[in-house]
Amino acid sequence: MFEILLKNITRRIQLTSEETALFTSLLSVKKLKRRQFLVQEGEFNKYSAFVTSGCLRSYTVDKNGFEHVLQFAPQDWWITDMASFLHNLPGTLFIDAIFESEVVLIQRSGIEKLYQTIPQFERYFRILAENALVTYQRRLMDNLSLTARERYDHFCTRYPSLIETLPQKQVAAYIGVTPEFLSKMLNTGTGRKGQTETS
Amino acid sequence: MFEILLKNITRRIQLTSEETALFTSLLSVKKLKRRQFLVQEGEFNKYSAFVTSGCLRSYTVDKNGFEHVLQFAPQDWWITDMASFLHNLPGTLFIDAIFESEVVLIQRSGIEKLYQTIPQFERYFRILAENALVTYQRRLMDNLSLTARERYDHFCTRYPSLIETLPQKQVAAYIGVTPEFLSKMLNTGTGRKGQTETS
DNA sequence: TTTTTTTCTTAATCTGCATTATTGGACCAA
DNA sequence: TTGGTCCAATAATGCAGATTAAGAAAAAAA
Repeated sequence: MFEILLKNITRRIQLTSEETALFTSLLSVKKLKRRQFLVQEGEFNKYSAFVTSGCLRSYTVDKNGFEHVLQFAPQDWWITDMASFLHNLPGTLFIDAIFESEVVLIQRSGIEKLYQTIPQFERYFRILAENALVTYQRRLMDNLSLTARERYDHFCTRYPSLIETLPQKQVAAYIGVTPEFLSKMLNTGTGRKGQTETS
Repeated sequence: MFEILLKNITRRIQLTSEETALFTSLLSVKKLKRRQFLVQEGEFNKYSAFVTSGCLRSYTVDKNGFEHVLQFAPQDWWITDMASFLHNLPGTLFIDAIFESEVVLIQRSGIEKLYQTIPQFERYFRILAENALVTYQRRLMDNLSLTARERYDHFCTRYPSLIETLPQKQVAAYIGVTPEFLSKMLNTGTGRKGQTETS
């Protein structure tokens, strides 16, 4: 049932079978259709979600109605509105499924129980947070110092499988350009188009 | 000697006096003059630094020679090149002192020793990483969705004391505009200038 | 299949911010 | 005092990417 998640966890920490049982007792499963929301802006984000199939995204909508993607979460990734989840605040993000997806959910209270009974989980989530932190730092610096094309190329390098499955529009909302400009960029300039002709 | 740091830590976890003694035995102190580097790009960043006075910054220099600030670290903040520190890679950041400063240093090996002997430190650094993560997420979304003026106003709101002590140039390199444009922006438009005339 | 919705493309026009350059002031060391 | 270094202010010119507006193509839904 929870193999993918357990495999992800045991890459960082070891659990006994009792610990595994306690852990899985805190989980639930949810299926999401394309476009279905996990949470919306303003709601309290009570769950952290681990994606077992499909792909989710978190994003904001600015005052002009444009979407800006904070994170894509394909299989084997966690996604949540961290600020809301950690500090019990109204959320600022929308999280929805880009394709039909399945996620494993855990509540804040479940995680706190884990910290108390299986301290190893402090380590697991510390490592996840540190890695995510480094990723966001790099992305921020990329946004400050690179051109749109360079940011696109970095995205292709770092997420080669996403570039093939996601609508271009979503990639544009992640790297911080309009869909129109991304399209033009790919069909004009001296382009590495990242095409994968099944030659 | 290490009061500021210990006070910071005991806001999140409790330590016995033996634990405190072990912890402080892993620390060292370093004074930095204005402009003095803690580490430079390409070096292995062996230390994490906690600022006890003054102010440090981490930044990159792009291919055109422009600086982009990742973080300011005034008193009571940690600063390091996380990617290098965590994964033993050559660093990508410069870290230097903006003013004369004093920092407390701890090595990667020291932190690992802490994790083994005082598991509470897993929690302390998990909490730090989570908070930093949320901060970078918000800043990234600000960069994607706000104008330069809005980013400046946010900076003033979030770091009111920094805005008064830092050279304008450093703020520009943080919010992602040129010093020239920031200057023009503050001396033209319908400006909230955040001035603090000691009225 | 047909219909509907979503996504991609193209192109003309516009603009926020960069670039480049120059000036003057504040601070500091010799 | 002089000279050096850093920083802020101003302004003219340029460009990467936004905006607006269609229409075409592809994918979902019916």
